Amino acid sequence: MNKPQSEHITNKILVEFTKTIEMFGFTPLESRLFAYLYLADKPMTLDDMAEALGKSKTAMSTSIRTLADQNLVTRVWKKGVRKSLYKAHTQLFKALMVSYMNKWVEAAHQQRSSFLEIEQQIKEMKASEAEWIQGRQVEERLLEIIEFHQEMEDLFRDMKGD
Amino acid sequence: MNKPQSEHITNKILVEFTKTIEMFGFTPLESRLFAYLYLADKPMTLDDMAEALGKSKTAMSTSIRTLADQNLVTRVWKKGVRKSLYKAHTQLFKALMVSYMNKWVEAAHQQRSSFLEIEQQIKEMKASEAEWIQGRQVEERLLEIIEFHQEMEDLFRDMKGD
DNA sequence: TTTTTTGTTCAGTTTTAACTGTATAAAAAA
DNA sequence: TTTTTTATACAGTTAAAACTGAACAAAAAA
Repeated sequence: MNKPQSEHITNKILVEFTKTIEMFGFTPLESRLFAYLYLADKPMTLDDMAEALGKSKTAMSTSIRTLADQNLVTRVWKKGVRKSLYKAHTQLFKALMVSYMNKWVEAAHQQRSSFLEIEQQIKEMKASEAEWIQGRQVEERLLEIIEFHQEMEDLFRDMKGD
Repeated sequence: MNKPQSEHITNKILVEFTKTIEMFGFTPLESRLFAYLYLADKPMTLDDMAEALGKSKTAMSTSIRTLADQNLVTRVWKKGVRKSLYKAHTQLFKALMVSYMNKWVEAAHQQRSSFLEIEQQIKEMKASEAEWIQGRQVEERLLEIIEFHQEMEDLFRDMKGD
């Protein structure tokens, strides 16, 4: 019970900052965990986190893995300490944007092949069936969707080039 | 049972495109609804949508409202038709980006005031309490978070200026 | 006006995602 | 090696959200 006031303030920041992280597509717990590590500003163990956030160690393990996969936190080694230590990346803007863009690019990549495959099927139909006329609108839409994906990719490429 | 093949293709596009929309923070149903309207390419009633997606009319009502609030669909008037008609906006890139940016800006705006308020509290503490030294790190972090918000806002402003 | 049709509200249900605790695996110390 | 400590997998549970249907409200037709 040494500094209730400053702890209160830290908690307030934690709550608000958590909302920010959630906007990048992370779950509430993942977001709170990252916010906690970011504010702590020093490597923490799973037990530290579990106690601080009042959640199970298992939840910490899975959440921290997600964050690590997205490169928002990194594991840290400290001599004499057996437990895994994790700390948050400090370059917020870069880390979060890259994480978000990677999610997009990965999803877009999978979808691109699906769309191209569908396009191919349409072409085959057009050759064989005469009554495709009504389906032209669908084809138009598909091409617009593909174009949209291209625009998104271009946008992200530009943003990366800082 | 006229064109099973082309319907199959339309459905495939629907499924894939739905995933795209989900990436912008919409629920599965909202996403599927928008994708459906987008591909249909003509105004549809709530009953049309409910039947096509196999969901309740209530679900359509709430979902379409969200989409309308985000300006992804608009209501359309047609003489002689009593039911409300809705159609999707066709400028995908613009519509989705604006929607996403607005969400961010709105959230950022609320958070900004929270953060500035917290900053004020810290300043007051610094004046009165001597043992704030340890809290400096937290203050540093807070300033970085505020800076991050600023960067995001700048980014979105730039993107809007096309 | 009354009757009919359409849209929305809300309580309750179903479905999905989040979370926990036990058991196991992996790794370090003894 | 065995013992101890830490991290993960997984089945089961709890919490959150998505969704439905009945009742109501709003609007148009009769």
